[in-house]
Amino acid sequence: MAKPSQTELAVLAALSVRPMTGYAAREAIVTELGMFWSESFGQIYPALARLREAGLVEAVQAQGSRSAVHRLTPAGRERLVELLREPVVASPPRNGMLLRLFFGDVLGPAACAELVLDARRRAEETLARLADARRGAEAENHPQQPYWLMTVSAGEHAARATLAWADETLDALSRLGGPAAG
Amino acid sequence: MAKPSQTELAVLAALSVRPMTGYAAREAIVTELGMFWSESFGQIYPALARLREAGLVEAVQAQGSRSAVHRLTPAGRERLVELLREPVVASPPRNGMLLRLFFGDVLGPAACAELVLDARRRAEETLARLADARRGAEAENHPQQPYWLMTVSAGEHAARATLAWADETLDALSRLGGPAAG
DNA sequence: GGGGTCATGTAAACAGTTACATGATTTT
DNA sequence: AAAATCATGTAACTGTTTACATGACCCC
Repeated sequence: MAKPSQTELAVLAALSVRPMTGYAAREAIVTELGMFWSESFGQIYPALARLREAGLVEAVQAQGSRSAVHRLTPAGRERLVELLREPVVASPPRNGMLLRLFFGDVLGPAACAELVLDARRRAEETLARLADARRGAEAENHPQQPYWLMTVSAGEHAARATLAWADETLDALSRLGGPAAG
Repeated sequence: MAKPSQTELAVLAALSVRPMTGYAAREAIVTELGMFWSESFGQIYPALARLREAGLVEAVQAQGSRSAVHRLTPAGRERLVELLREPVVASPPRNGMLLRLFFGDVLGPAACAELVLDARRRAEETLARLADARRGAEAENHPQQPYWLMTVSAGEHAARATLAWADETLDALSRLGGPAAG
């Protein structure tokens, strides 16, 4: 078999829930997996073409939609299982906020506090979006529902950790900058 | 000025602490920034060459080391400040573990528990390495020391959040898989 | 009919890793 | 003398984003 591709895994997984157009698959990835995954059109369409060629996906004319939707073939479902069993590919870390904070001495405490406040704000927004996602998932009755809630919970734990860290760090920064300014 | 580059920012920042060879810069990035940043040789050497050409870095023969080390020029330090002031570039999320868990129904609770246990193990390891880093940083007397501790704390909060989430999730998974197996 | 969204795709540019090649120095 | 580490670099490949081009369909 061809070597594992992250994008193909995500596309196969998205289509496993229900047949979709490429456009809708991207929508689903942005809205439902957006907290921990991302794909661009420039990735999705070539991936779909490859999957179609490999017989893992077929285009069918669905009753409801005007465009043809892409549906997993049995081989596609097998391939999905195979890809899900592959070891997780770790993406190299790249946290620009922490990089700036590490060298915080260069910009000073005030600029650092800005960075931390920004991170705090993003965590609040994340928490709000996750609350919506949780309500949505709890209303569902789907075999995947418990798993959806687990990923929501992962986001909530991470966001709350960011909030706690941000408060602690803003305090430390004010103690660094405050005495000099006061 | 040339458009901002993440790699050049990291290299300039690393060299701002002390002049280093490219090899040592990579070592420093892996060991000191490794929790939230990464660069490969294939990025660092071309970046150093560009920085040298732009007059932001100069190669000097240091007393201690056999090879020439790279040192920031005054223009290089200005450029570092400029790059640190640039807005943080968010890297698109790609969490293979959560992707698999989201579609956990396909592989089943036992395989999911493996994934979560793996994440838990990594968080424990991270916590141990951060404890070392904290001890090291606390022993230092450097203007950047408080900032180092803030980044260490960020890692600690995140790792502890992962532990708490993993325990909660393993519990939920056992309740999913347990009754079926028992 | 005009503007927005749905839908599919391609091309260019960019970012990044991996593997390879080379050689000096240090350690064993 | 051999092996490990330090040190620098290049080339090929892969992955990814962005911008562009195109057109159907839907609502106002």
